[in-house]
Amino acid sequence: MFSKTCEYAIKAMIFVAQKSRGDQRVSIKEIAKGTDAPEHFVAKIMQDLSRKKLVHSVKGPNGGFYMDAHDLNRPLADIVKAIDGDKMFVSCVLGLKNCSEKNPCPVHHEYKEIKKNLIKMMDTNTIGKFNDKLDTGKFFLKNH
Amino acid sequence: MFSKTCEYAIKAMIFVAQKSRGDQRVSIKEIAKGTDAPEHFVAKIMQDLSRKKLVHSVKGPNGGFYMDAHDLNRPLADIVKAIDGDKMFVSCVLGLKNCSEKNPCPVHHEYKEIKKNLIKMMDTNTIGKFNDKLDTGKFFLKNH
DNA sequence: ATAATAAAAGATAAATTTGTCTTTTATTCT
DNA sequence: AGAATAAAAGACAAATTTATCTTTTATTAT
Repeated sequence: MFSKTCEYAIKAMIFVAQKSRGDQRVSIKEIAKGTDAPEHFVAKIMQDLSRKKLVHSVKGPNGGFYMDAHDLNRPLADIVKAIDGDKMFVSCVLGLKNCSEKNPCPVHHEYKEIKKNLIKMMDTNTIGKFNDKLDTGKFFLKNH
Repeated sequence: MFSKTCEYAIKAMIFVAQKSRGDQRVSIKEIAKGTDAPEHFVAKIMQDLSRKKLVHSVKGPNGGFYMDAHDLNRPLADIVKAIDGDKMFVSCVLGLKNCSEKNPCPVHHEYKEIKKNLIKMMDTNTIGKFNDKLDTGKFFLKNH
C-alpha cells in the first residue's frame, strides 16, 4: 500500500503533531524512539517533509520539529503524495498508462469504488484529526 | 498497491486465460507481447506461478501455458498472495506488528472498511470472470 | 566569543526489486 | 535417433528502496 518510507513519514508526522503542542519541539531522537523508526532514516524523511513545508523545524538547542495550525490541517493525502507521489491517486492498479473509464483495464471498474474511498479517506483525515484521537489514548504509533 | 511483478502476473494470467481456450497453449513470447512485459522477467513470474500450480504448462513444440477449469476459478487474491504475499490481506497499513481492533494504529478504523472491500474484490473476482469480460472486447491488457 | 545542541546535507552501503542473458531439461515431430 | 521447440533453471546486472555514518550549518545559552 504505502512504501516503508511513507509509513515512517505518517507515523512521524502524527507523533510530531501530538508532541509539539504549545511551543514544544520534538527532536529526531524522540521521533525515532516514539515511532520505532531508524533514527537517521527518519531524519532524512523529516528533512524532506520540512523542505516541502509539511512540517516546520528549528535548529540548535531546544530546536526540533513542530507543526502550526496550517500544518495540522493538512490531509494525510499530502504526506502520502510528498513521499510516494500521486501514483495511488491517479494511476491504474495494473500500471496501464492509458487506462480510463472508456479504455479500462480488466479490474478498473472493480477497483474504482475502492480507490474513491481510499482517496476520500486520505483527503478527509487531517493530521490534527488523528491528533485529537490520540488524545483519548486509544491509539498507538508503535508496538508495545 | 501491487508490486510491478504482481501487475505483470495479473495481466499475464488474464492473458493466458483468454488465449488458452480449447487446448490452446500460450508461449512466453506471446504473453510478453500481449501484456507489454519484459519477456524474460515475465517468464520467471510464470515459472513461479506454475510451480505454485496457479497455471499449467507444457514444454516443447506446441507447448506453453494454459489454464484448466480449476485454475480459471481461482480468485485474483490467489495470484496476489502468490506474488506479493498476504501482507495486503493481513497487515496494518502503517506496518505495526500488533495493530488490531483493540490495539489500533491511528488509521486502523479509517482503513478497515476499505481493506474489507479490497479483499472482497480480490476474493470474488476470479480469473475466469475477467475472462468473460474480455470477451466483450471492452477491456485491455496493454496500452494501445 | 565559545561551547553545546540539533537539524541539514552529503556520502556510502545494504537489501530488495526489477530486468537480462545463458544453459539445461522435457517434449514433439520428422 | 535426431532436430526443433519451448519452458525451467541458474547466474548475473541494473535500479530502486531502505538504512547508516560523517560533516556542515544554524541557533541558543553560557
